[in-house]
Amino acid sequence: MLRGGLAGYCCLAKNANIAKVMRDLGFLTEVGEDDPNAQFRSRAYYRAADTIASLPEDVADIYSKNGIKGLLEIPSVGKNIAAKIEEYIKTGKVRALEDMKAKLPVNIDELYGIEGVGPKTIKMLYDKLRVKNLADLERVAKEGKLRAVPGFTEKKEHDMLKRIEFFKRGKSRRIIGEIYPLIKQIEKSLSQLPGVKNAIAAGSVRRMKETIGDIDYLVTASDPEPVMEFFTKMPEVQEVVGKGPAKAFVRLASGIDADLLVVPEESWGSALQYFTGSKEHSVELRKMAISKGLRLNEWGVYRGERKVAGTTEEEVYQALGLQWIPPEMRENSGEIELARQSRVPKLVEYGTLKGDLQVHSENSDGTATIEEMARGAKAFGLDYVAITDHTKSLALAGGLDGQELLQQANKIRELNDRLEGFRVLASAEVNIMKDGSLDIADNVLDKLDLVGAAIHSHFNLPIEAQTERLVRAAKNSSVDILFHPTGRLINKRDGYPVNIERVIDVAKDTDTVLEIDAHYDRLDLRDEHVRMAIKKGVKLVIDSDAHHPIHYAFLTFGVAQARRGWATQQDILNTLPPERLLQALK
DNA sequence: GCCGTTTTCGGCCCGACTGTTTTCAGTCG
Ligand SMILES: Nc1nc2c(ncn2[C@H]2C[C@H](O)[C@@H](COP(=O)(O)OP(=O)(O)OP(=O)(O)O)O2)c(=O)[nH]1
Ligand SMILES: [Mg+2]
Ligand SMILES: [Mg+2]
Ligand SMILES: [Zn+2]
Repeated sequence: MLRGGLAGYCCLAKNANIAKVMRDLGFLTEVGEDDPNAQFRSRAYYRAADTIASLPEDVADIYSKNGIKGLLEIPSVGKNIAAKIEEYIKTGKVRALEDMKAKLPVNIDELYGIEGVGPKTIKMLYDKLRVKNLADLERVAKEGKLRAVPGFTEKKEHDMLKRIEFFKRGKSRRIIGEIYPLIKQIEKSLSQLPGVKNAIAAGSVRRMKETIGDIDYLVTASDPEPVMEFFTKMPEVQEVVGKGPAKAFVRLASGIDADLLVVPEESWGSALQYFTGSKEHSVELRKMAISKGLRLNEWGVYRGERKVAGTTEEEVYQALGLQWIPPEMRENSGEIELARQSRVPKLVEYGTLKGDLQVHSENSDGTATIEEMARGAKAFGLDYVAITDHTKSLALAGGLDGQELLQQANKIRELNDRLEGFRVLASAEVNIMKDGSLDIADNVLDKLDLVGAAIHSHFNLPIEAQTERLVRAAKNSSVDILFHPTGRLINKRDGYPVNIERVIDVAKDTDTVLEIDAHYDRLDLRDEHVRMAIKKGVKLVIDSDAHHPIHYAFLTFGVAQARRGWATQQDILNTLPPERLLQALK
């Protein structure tokens, strides 16, 4: 067997790279062939790409453990695709793809990234003008050569230049927390319009993804026209991209796109299902509908011409023989099968957290006193917080030494005497050193109510060393919780390399709790790690990482992340009252 | 190319918006 695993194989066979190969195959199959079946073969590659991109396990690992047979167990991967994956893992290339690329040598990501430019356009542009990339396209548009291409006009040529500019500004997906206030503000304006019954941000916002590509508003109203009027003329709108009787598309001044769908009340459920997605989840539902002799779209569930459901989402799912599924689970990653068996887990609810176990004060890098943080938490509806200031080796953050931590613990006890119906726990965010040891002595940590530990330095150790560093911290009997275990900052830096599966296993063996840091820049653990952890029976906590009382609002995003990882209330220890929480820790 | 509680062959989600389409193709949600 392939012991020694990947040693001899190409280092680039990461899931993301394999998915990219599949997408390129999908694109070139669609473009390059006249075969009427080409679009379906193309879609097969795209489906495989999506599956692989969101697979928690490494495809290269699967291959090294179980070979082709292992690959075939991946949904949407059959003999042909498995062989191509094998070839890519072994050689770093896929011959068939190289051949296709030679025939249409274009930068797919660049050209496809431009709105309104799809496969047909890219092929046409290459055939007529030898356009290979963005720079070529910009040049021919500026030179006025584009208008000569069939299907193009002077106006389209002009639009193209605008779209190229927009693409070049390169707006990545937005972090949900950063635009949440804007999302909610527009949602409220829409809901207050006369004649509007419901207004909600659907799409990836309703699924509470950590980043969102655009904002998708669904509104029910008997007369869509005034809603469309308002939406396209809001002060936030920079440009109207499209507008029809049911849908409108705008670009907001903040650089993000917003879509609007307006439907009558009797289509609320089906439209909400459609517009919440995910696409993959919806396609699966629509296939189920077909197999039951039904048709599902945003307007309802139909048997022939007759509408049989659509007023509520529950009704839509029921018509398909399914239990209702929480939006956060709708990613086509096993939730539909559970719903068919009426086994959808009861996810941890928003607003059920009783405490927050990562809270900073001005004594390290926070901006409020311990008492202000405590009163803020109480006002937010919490019953307890752990004050987790940084420790001495994190000098930049004003970390405390052992002596100072003990003094702080004493002050916290005095404060608790003054606080009614609220408890502050003495704790710390202890810095994990390069070798996995802690920068505070055990005899100090023993006097705290609980201890969190985290990595804040040496991010570029090799994966084995980084993993062992966290493992050593988890094995330390003083450490109750590992904070932000992967260290990632969304859209800023990847986490340090770490074998999260091993960390999860060790957490299980040592009764160490893992954190979901709810700060919207972190959301760490991320959704799929949450799912892995709870599957193994590891307990989690959801913390705000607050540095000011207003930051308790971040907890919502942490709960969302837990729900996206299918966590129930039993999995989340800070849904417990403080005494029971402390008993549950090691 | 993938896949099978009606199929190992014959299907593959389905509709809105744009443009110049005169009855639909391309792109996107
Ligand atoms: N049935 C069907 N629904 C789709 C398709 N594409 C998009 N949708 C639905 C599901 C999506 O969640 C919803 C909004 O589309 P978006 O492109 O905005 O995707 P979404 O919001 O999920 O992700 P995003 O963060 O915006 O990239 O529209 C499709 O091809 N078929
Ligand atoms: Mg969206
Ligand atoms: Mg959208
Ligand atoms: Zn930290």
